[in-house]
Amino acid sequence: MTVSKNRVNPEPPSTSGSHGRRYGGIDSEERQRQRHARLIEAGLAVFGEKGYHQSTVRDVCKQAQLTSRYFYESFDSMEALFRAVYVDVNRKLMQATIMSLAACQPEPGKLAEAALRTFLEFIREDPHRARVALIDALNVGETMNVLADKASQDFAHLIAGFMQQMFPHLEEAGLDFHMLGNGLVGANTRVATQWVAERCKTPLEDVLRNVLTLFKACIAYAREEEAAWLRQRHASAA
Amino acid sequence: MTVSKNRVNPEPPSTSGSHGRRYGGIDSEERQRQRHARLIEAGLAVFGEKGYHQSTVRDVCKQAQLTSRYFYESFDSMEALFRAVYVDVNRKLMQATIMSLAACQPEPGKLAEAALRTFLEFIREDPHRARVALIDALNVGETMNVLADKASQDFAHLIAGFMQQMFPHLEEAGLDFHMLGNGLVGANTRVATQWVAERCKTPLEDVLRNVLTLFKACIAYAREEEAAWLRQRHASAA
DNA sequence: GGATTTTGACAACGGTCAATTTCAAAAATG
DNA sequence: CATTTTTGAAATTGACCGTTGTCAAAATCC
Repeated sequence: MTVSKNRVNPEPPSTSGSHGRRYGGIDSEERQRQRHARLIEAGLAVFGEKGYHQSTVRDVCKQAQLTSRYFYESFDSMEALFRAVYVDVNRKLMQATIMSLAACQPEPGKLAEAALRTFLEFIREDPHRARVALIDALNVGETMNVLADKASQDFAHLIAGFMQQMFPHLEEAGLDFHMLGNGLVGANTRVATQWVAERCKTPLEDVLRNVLTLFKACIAYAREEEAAWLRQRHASAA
Repeated sequence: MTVSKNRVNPEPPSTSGSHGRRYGGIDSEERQRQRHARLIEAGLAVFGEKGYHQSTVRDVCKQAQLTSRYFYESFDSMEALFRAVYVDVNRKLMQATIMSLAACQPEPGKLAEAALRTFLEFIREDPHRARVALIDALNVGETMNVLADKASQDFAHLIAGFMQQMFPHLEEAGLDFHMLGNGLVGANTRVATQWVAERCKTPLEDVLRNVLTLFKACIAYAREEEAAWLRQRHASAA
């Protein structure tokens, strides 16, 4: 367990340049990378279907059409594979989110809508992602837990930053934007989870309208409270 | 697996009346019930500490100071024990909630505050409850999943009912109160989970203020939208 | 006090799975 | 064609766990 095995071909004995022998017209390292990718893909499918704790190395290998040797060539353990699957899902979501935010008017409401729509489309495109990232990730292991925690905390922090900028005085009134952001993230993930559980039967736009309502409600409420705070300061200054 | 084993003493051979022999001044059935209760208590401790999938029958038995024989006397499997632990936690929360709601002014804001405070106190009293009911329960098995789903759906339904009564026209505007209720439940559970993860370091009243803010924001927003809907109907009628 | 039930500790069986190794066939190289 | 690398499949090893069974000691009953 102390030795990292995620490397193949300790060293080719003699031939300089490229390592390993070409096979099927494909370089050794490229084949290795393909196997790695296939295992991650298979992991998403298997974990997303049966759940992490019901999945075995054999299952993943069967799905990937590889033998266990190649599993351990790429991953130290099942948990390592799950982590890889998770960060892959997260990376893809991040990319899609950035793309959609970039092509969006820089207005808070529009940005939130774009991000949420991207998220919903992302999990509808492959509901396995939802199970992996929103359900199983919390129950795999300690190191995975801190990963997942950090990911959603980052999201909450993003929301908190926006609110802090919009309502700079509200935190003095006992509101914790980070906690509120966390709550919004939780609301969103739960609605999404339920949506997937119902196999995305209700139209995406309907789901979007409702989760967006929560965000808009928060912002409207915060705006009101901020105004009240300013009025009170004015009054006490007079 | 087809035979239910949750019964002891198939029949005492002869002695009429009470089954089994008294031991330590305690009736046989009473001893059985005590062991059952101790296993549930131990299950909460073990599951809450290591998580369901890291817990073994031996762990639970050690915690309960009982031997595996008595485990299978009361439960068919580990999953059965988990279910029992879960319903026990749920039952206690329900009782506490009802108690606090009964001793509360029947005003929506006050009721929500009372229920949420009870919930936070409940999990602070024993954070193991949070892990069991909010995290592990989703990842134990299919039958457990439907149980947990139903429990939180009931909560969402309760909230939805309140909103439906307060804003009877809003659902025609494309809002789904059940989905919104689900979102609020998700927000609450996430904040609570994070709170437990930080070992309940931030004061309960601070957490309560923030989760309550989400509820109040929703209500204020809904009130506003309902008013807008009524104005519009008035205008179109004129 | 003797018979009987209950209890606790632990051995044992069977099964599953992770992780490694072996072996032969297939494919490429020179 | 002979050699070497790569691959696929299966065998092996070792550990853990659920579950049942054994056995002796303790507690109770008559």
